Amino acid sequence: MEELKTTWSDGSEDELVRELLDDVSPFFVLPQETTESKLTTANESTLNRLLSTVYSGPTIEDIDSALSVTNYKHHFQDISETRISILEKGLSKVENKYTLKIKSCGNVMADDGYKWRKYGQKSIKNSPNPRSYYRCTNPRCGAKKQVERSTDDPDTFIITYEGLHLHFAYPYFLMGQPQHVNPPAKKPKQTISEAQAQEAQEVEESPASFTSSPLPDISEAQEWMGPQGLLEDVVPLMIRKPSNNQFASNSSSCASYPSPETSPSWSSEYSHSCFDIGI
DNA sequence: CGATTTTGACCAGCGC
DNA sequence: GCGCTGGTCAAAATCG
Repeated sequence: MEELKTTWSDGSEDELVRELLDDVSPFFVLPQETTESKLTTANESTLNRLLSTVYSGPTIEDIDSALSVTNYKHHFQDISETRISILEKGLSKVENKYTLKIKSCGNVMADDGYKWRKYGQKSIKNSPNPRSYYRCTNPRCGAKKQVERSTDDPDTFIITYEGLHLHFAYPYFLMGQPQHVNPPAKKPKQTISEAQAQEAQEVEESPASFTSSPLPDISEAQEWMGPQGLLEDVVPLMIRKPSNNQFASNSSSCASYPSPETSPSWSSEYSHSCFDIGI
């Protein structure tokens, strides 16, 4: 009876494709016209390519190569590179699960534009770090993910995506085509090219762009997601300590948190984040 | 007051 | 058959 919950493959693909075609999604916006224009030839080819990828199921190579793409040029390029640079290519696939290892300065947060609801947490044997279980709140998406911190390297997070929605990765499939070089119609709000002394920190400052970077019209995505939900999603990785010490400022490594007053227990207040470690 | 997290219990699969 | 482990559920707690 409960099995229908875990059947990603049956009708989910249709749903996914539908979502891919739905420019309402912050994540599956077509690379070019997101407002008035229809599909251009370029877009069609992109779409077809994407659809075929979806239907056939992305392979490790697809994702890996997608994550490696750096020729996508627009004002968010630097961010894309930043993002890519922090991916340590620890990508692996087991059945329908994709495990990604991400290295950060100990404080990685990224918003993939979707909301994740935490539904469980378990302590892992031989590991001081618990594992958090999240489920996509999008009713059209049965994706799940697990987030845990590497035992060896506390700065490395292991995120396991399950289900068809590799939220963070799909947009990169669109990057394969360097033709989508939309001139920045909007002023690049993030011209932090060299200021990124610390990549990871860069990421945490722009969690959403982390994933939406490949999207030309980020403002639209933001609009969809809400004005500032992005920064707010930058939930610092810290040990959840009740009132006592609201911010584990001890996590010195990266200390550029948005609003200290947000809440003493924000680490898991919202599951918006893509890489929030529920501890 | 509604939404979301927390957290222990429960269940199923697996190895011994 | 038993115990262990991972995954999920659901009631209670918490926050905005």
